[in-house]
Amino acid sequence: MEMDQTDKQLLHLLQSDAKQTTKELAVQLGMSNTAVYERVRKLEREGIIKGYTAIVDREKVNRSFVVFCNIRLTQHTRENVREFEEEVAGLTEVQECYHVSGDYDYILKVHVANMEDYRNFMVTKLTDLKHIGNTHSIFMIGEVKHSTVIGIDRS
Amino acid sequence: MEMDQTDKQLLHLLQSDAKQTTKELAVQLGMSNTAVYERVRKLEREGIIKGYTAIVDREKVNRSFVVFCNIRLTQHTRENVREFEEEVAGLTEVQECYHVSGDYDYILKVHVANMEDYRNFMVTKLTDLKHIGNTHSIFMIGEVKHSTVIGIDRS
DNA sequence: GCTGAAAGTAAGTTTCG
DNA sequence: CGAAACTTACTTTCAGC
Repeated sequence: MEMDQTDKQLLHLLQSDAKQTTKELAVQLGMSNTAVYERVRKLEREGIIKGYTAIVDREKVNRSFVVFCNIRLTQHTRENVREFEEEVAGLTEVQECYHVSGDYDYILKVHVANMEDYRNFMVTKLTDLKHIGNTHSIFMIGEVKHSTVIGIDRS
Repeated sequence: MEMDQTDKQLLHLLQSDAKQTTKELAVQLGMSNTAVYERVRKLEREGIIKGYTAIVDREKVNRSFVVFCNIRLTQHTRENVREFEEEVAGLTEVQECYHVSGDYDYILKVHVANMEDYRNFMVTKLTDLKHIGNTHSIFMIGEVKHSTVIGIDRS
């Protein structure tokens, strides 16, 4: 799809605050209500906007203990990979999971309340997964930046 | 703040789809319109819900090349840390930045279009930052899970 | 693809049980 | 906490450019 500068601005605005009304967006973009409305619809229809979500304060819901858990599999057969990925996706503590290059195969971003819960997660859930070889945990000391906005200048 | 089971369910629903009407939420929770309305307001007022955002498809806006960039600082004086964190927060390619334990001081999650853009980012932006010692890039091969929902069972 | 106006619908407030 | 009536505001459609 062809996205012009207005679409990019619109995406930026909606990523910053999705609860803005069409009218508010229209003022900021210097267009009419309807024009903006149709552009938003198009972005949704084409799947460029995949959905809308509420941003929850991790501290306030007691999930501020964040760990990057690096995992190596024992063997990389197609079946092992499939099984591992399926199981890991089902764990609620695992916020994100990426297949990566380098020393380890996967990086998991795990959100729990505290070290005790992380220990429980490791002992009762992670080690239950099949095909797990080595793991290496990196603990988050502080969050410097976590943007909900993907920069979309130059296409 | 005291959050009961209903609040947690409500947060889950709003994280899954923030565009649901109060009425739709009320049906799913088995309560009245007003009750849900006031709970949402309370969650917003208390900052448990920090805001609402549109979820943009990275592939479709040409930002599917994701790299975890590990960074070590040369010296960890208070001033160096402050300067580094301030500068890195200003880079649009840096989606997330965490201060972490382990071999490296920081993990950056960088979103660009392709390897060429990543090279440009490294050469023209990252190495311009002060106090940077060593860096180590881990490339994302595949995204297994990226949840917008923080699991909030047991408080 | 844009504008402006009109019709339809939902949000938000208030009052009462 | 829930129901109903009410006010306001936004969404969605349409004719016309």
